[in-house]
Amino acid sequence: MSWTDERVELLKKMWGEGQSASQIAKELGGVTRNAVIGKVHRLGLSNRATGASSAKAEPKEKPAPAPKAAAKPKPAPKTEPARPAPAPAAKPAIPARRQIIPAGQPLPPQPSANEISPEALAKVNEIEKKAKKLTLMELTEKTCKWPVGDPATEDFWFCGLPVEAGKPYCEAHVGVAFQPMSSRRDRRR
DNA sequence: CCCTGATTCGC
DNA sequence: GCGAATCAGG
Repeated sequence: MSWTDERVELLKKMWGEGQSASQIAKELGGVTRNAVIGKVHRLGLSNRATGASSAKAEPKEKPAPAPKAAAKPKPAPKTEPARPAPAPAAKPAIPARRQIIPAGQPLPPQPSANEISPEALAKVNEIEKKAKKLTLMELTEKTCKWPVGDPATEDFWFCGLPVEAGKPYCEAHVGVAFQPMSSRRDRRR
């Protein structure tokens, strides 16, 4: 496998989306995460997009406007047919299954966003925007199983972000899920 | 042990 | 340029 234009493009896209190297490698196929990381470095896009927080005091400022006006229709015949079967992602094509969730099902954890670290909450709200919004069937041992929304509505999904090694939730949700049992000190009768 | 990215270095 | 091996974490 060589780094064709398309593959590099996908690499950039996914890396930009915050996908992990292994995920990207898996998606691309034919490469290992090491290859992906190596390529990422060679492409010079090692650091990820830091939208809000984490303002690193970088001594080196890279304004690099990169006035790339190079549009490439690229009719160029590839030296290699690349892959005859693109099939970027074989999605399970879920049959339009209707909401079967009646209602009023016990909403999991969903701690009464109340006594939780304001920071943790803010963080959750942050990452929930980036959530994969997975359905129940799409959850794996590696996806955050934090439920969002009302199960009785279409607005229900699971976080789906990469879990914190070993735990059922992503880092942010672990933060609100596993409170150091306190806040509600048992009232000393 | 699972995972992550970073770096090195022979190819 | 490439990526396996290795390193350094979480």
